[in-house]
Amino acid sequence: MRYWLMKSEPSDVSIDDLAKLPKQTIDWYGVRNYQARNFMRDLMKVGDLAFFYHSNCDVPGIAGVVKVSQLAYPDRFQFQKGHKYFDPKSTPENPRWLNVDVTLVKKTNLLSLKELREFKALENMRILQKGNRLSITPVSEDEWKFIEKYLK
DNA sequence: GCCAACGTTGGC
DNA sequence: GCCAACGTTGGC
Repeated sequence: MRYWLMKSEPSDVSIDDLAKLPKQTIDWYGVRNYQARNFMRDLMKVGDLAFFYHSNCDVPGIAGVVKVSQLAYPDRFQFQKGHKYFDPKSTPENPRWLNVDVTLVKKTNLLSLKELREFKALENMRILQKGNRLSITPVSEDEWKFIEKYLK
């Protein structure tokens, strides 16, 4: 199994929003980057764990843990004309965008980006590299275990 | 709201 | 296939 970090803007879907959903499960819609899509399509398996990361907000950081609960399938918004995530070049026969489902494992204390940057052990973490914008990134087992110690 | 760092698009 | 122009991301 693999470990991941998945970014979500809390103004769109926060960890609390996820916790309120019926099965505490959501389709990870809206990914429109090929690298991130390929991670979902090619590498994510049911049972993989991911940090749920709040981005583009007052205090960005890790807000919880989720697990992959459904393999990648076509993103529901790519065919909806007028929708923010509509893609005219995608067809049902050959869908361009996919998403997995994730289910809440636990909400945690917020481990901020600022705090993450202070750990020497995490200096090579993908999310902390300059210019990183990818919304889904792999997390190494070492990084995962290190960070978990600081999540309550 | 600014803007650096990327990713994508499209003319050539 | 190059690369300028444009659009997006996301911390600050």
